[in-house]
Amino acid sequence: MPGPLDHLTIATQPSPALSATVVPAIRQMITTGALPQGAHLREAELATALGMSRGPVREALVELAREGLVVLRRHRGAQVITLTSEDAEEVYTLRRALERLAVERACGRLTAEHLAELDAVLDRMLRLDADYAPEVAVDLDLAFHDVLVRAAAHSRLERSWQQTRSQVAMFLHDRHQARRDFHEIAHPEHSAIRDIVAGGDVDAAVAFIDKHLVGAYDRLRAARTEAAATDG
Amino acid sequence: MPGPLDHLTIATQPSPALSATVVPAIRQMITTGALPQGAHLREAELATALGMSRGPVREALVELAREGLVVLRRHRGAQVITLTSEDAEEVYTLRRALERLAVERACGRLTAEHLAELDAVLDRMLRLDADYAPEVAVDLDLAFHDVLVRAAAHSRLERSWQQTRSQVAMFLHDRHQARRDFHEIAHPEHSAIRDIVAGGDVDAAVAFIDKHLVGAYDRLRAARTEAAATDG
DNA sequence: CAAAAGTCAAATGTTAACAATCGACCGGGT
DNA sequence: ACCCGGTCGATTGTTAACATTTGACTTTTG
Repeated sequence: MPGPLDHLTIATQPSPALSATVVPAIRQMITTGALPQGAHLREAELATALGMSRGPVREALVELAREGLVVLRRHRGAQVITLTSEDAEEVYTLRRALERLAVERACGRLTAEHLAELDAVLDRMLRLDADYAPEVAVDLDLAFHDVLVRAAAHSRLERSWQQTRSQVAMFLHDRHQARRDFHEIAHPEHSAIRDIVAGGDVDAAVAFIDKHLVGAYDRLRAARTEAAATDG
Repeated sequence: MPGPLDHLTIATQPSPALSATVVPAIRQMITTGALPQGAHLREAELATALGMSRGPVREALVELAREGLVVLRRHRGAQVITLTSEDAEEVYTLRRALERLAVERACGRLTAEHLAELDAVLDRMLRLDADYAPEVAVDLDLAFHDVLVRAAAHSRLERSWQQTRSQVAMFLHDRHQARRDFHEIAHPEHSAIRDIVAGGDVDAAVAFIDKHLVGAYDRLRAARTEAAATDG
């Protein structure tokens, strides 16, 4: 039965938030580069900095290790991962496998709400000008693919995507700092994906997302080799 | 330089094993049905039973939740997952996506050692007689696919597989208790996979593993509906 | 002077006690 | 008789102290 209090059912914090509040915080520090690759994370240090005990911090580090953002070594603590070219290859091939499944399922399940969300992201991409911040580009890019995965209505796929997502964010951040052409490429590419998935042709959609991700990987590799040449 | 102590480099426990010793223990209790679906797992209870404190047990439960074997609810503890037909659909579609990638990569990377491992598993399948124990069938089936995934040489894929692997084990256990035809089907099916992957034809291998998994899912579904009919 | 053994501080793994929260039971009111 | 509110026990979330291990520094010895 509908009542006058329905509109604040979501406003109430469903869970006051356990110690997992720190996971997003540390995750962002890593993906944005605030914590450089290879940085050593000490439990006690983080605990005092965040105003809590080592227990929750410890759990957070385990979670981040699950996402591949840090590596845990027995009695040696956590260290921000140092991403190699092989890591890029692994992340993007796995991502391809996951998103193929996502798009395959999304084709028949895309609701009007999902379409509206995709269009909202596309609109923000269209309005992006040349001096965008790398973080915004990463957020928009991932937000679009988040909707596709959510539209697949597959809880396990969603969890697997969340795990690779963070590493994709790290690569994207580096890539957009090296070459700033997101405002030129992003909208047309993702707009095409939207149209094909909305059309419902599964084979075409899978083929196109495949092409999109291969292209994204190529651009990432180009940016990395370029950066390596200027650095070294 | 070779010395007289080389032979016990492996004998020394690389890590005395942290609290993660308990993860395999609880995992097996769940996959074999010793802990029934829906069972409530209390931290203190497990801790005393395993002769340790709640800390390690807590971490183990987080890990098992990651693998989808238990569900954690805030202030309500852990509960063994109750697998529905939708869960089966999710697990097998995700598994298909992962193993397609695995086989795709394994085709060009299969070493002689990998082939020997596959043949060893196949040999054990061939020798299996009609009154096999369900656990043996599950172990053999998963062991074969483990080799394929390992041959893909993709650490992130391997981790994703390890996570879905446990849930596959639960389904397989149920399936082999309901219908005991593993000794008839297992060897020919897996032997064909071995030959195709060894041959190196990527497209054929992907198509075949796809067919294999669809067939496995169909057999699982048949066993489940059958069991539901006799139960209800 | 170099290499190996011994020592030590720092950081993590583990434990036990404290605090907060949820579900169940129980009583009173309509 | 049903429903609503309060209290209580049980269980998890969190904290702080203790034990163990690692890597580096120091010392010793050839």
